Amino acid sequence: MHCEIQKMLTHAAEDYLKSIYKLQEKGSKVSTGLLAEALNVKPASATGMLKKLKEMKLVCQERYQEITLTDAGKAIALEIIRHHRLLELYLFKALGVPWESVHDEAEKLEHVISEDVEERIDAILGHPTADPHGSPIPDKNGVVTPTAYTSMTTLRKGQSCVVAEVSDTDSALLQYLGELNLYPGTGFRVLDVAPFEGPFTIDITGHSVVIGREVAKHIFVTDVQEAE
Amino acid sequence: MHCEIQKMLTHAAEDYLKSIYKLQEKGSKVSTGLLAEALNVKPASATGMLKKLKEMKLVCQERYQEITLTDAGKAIALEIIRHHRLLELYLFKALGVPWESVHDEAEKLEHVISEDVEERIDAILGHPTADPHGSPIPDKNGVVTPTAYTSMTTLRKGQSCVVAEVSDTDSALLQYLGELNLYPGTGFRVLDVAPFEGPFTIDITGHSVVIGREVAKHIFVTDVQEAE
DNA sequence: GATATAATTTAGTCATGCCTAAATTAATTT
DNA sequence: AAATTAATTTAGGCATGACTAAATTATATC
Repeated sequence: MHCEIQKMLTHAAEDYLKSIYKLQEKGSKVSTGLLAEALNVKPASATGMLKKLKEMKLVCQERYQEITLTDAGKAIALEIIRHHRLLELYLFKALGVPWESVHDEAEKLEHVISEDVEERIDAILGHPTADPHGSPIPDKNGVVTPTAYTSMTTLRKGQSCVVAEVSDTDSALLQYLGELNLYPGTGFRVLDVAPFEGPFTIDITGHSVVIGREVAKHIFVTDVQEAE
Repeated sequence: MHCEIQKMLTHAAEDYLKSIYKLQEKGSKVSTGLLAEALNVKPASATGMLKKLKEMKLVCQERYQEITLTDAGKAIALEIIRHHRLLELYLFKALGVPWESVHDEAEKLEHVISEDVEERIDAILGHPTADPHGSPIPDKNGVVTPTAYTSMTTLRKGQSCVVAEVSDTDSALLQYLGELNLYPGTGFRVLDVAPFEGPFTIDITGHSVVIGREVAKHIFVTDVQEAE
């Protein structure tokens, strides 16, 4: 799928497409400035790359207006994201790389892995649908099945739930969550919510832990059940 | 080991160091032209990169004279080669990538893999000493233990031996050797050598196969035994 | 509606790493 | 020793992808 096009794309171009997709997915109106910030690049540099991506018909943007992906651009973005998330899971499960490191490792590998190796990894992992942080893995045809979840910050005293996804941007945070065993799939119960936007006290497999609101914002949960 | 230096090296620079090492290992007097040919680059381009590598004290070369690696340059070359060969073996054994493809895949991955992932791969493979083609894998300290072998072309009628190494440059040849089961470790016996530099007829696990001289040049054997 | 502020784009620079063409140096012939 | 040939280096160019500074356009405020 679009291999002919993708083969000639530079790593930088792939990163731009991926970033546009992820910002779009997050619900943001993608602007040059926002994209530049996400890529740690100055806006002027983003303008330059966007010009090329527009010429390649991978991106649409009216002057000074919102940035969107064409179907071809979206297909490539999804392919890169698929590479990334499969690699993250593979590094985590097959090589035992700590989950706070898998993102950075996958970031380098995703541009370099062949479709053949990707398919082998996919098969070995049993065609998984989520990466170690709970983000959905697009299938070979670029179809994403998003998981339904709620922010942990919406939980109330007594409710129990299962971790669905955690944000994967801050590796120190991930390390912390890993120490608390707050991996996707782990269940916990809210013992208390302190007043005035205060921290959560939760019970994870018998241990009582206090989680600040800033951390809770990065945790998304599913299967929310009222206290029995 | 030299991570500080290597981290700032470009992929191209790493490839140059690796190529110089491999040519040197092969016994060639490394010249600009030879190096350029090995890297599929014009001699003038090699001159430019060599200038930079000399400034970085990774390479020594008097004007118009032979090219050699400094200790620092050699250490980096060996590290890249270690990455490459460990990756080849991992791709072959863990992911089932056909052996004629592992070289090209590893070529892309070797510049991108972290030391941490490398060590995990090394451990999972049980600290192996040779890649799928039989080339020795340098250890973490850059120590290479070369395997002693003879060219298959030196064999005579009646001798038996074990494949030690095959050249990994031609993927079509590798595919052919794979079909014949001529992997390192496989034993065979010479049934006949045709006169006038003719082909070899050999017995591999009960099958009789004819191998041309051009192919035999790329096969290296060990444990040569006379007929009993 | 004029103006201040924010966002975006243009223009010009720089570093890589390749290229070709021309100049230089080394090695071989005669 | 002179001339030819081969190898190497210099010089100048091109594409990529980043940057800064200045110009432009859009938006918000008065």
